Amino acid sequence: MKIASWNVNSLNVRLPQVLEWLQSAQPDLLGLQETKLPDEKFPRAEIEAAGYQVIFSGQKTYNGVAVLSRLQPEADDSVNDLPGLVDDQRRVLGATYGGVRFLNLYVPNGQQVGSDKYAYKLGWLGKLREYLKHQLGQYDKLVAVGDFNIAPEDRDVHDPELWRGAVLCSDAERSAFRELLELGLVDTFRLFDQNEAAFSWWDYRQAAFRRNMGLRIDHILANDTMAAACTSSAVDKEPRRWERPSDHAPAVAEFKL
DNA sequence: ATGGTCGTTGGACGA
Repeated sequence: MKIASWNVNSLNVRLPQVLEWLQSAQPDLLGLQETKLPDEKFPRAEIEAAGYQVIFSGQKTYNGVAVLSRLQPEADDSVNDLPGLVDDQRRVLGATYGGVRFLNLYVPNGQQVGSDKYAYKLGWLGKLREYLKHQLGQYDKLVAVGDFNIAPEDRDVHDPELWRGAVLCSDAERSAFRELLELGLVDTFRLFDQNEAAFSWWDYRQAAFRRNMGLRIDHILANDTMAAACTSSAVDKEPRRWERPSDHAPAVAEFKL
């Protein structure tokens, strides 16, 4: 089972790239973030024509998540909110595919340390932790993917001193991420040897991609059973080189079930 | 040099 996560920064703009990547990468499950589309404008027909099932939870202009899948989701256990968090922001989509619980997450960016949005991010991560704890008790096989908007360690940052303490890298955010792992999740990327300076997001400004000035903020987390079945985990930088790219590249992991 | 680019939107704001 090949599982991927990609922040597309507008599916309206990025649909051709997504369809191209589906054809070349052939994932079984793909979580998209920042679709930025209300549900009535979601390009369901185009995705189904490419051979994928799709579920989505969107809103106008901001946020929005979708899951593309080879398999039909199992009935009756899909979710599109964190329990205990009343929120119009569409950032969560969970469903079960072939016995694998799949959670697709768009963690708030946080904007700036100390801002209202930063407080919202930390609160959101607290609710996520509670929910993941519950879900890990409910499912034998669980994978949580998404744009976590957190670079977990200095080696996930092109210039750790420049980013020291800044949003995406602050101690509180990194602690919140570690607390997710301590529930019994593994950052699958770190199960394997990786090149140094391996990132998943590069700012559009300053020719950051060409200079590899990036962060690794998109993650594929797996519970023990799925981590034991994981045979690879990496970032596919290729779509970041294409015309009119997202600022994120897909994270991709394979599982031998 | 305290900006720089995108996307959405039709002036800023979010990332």
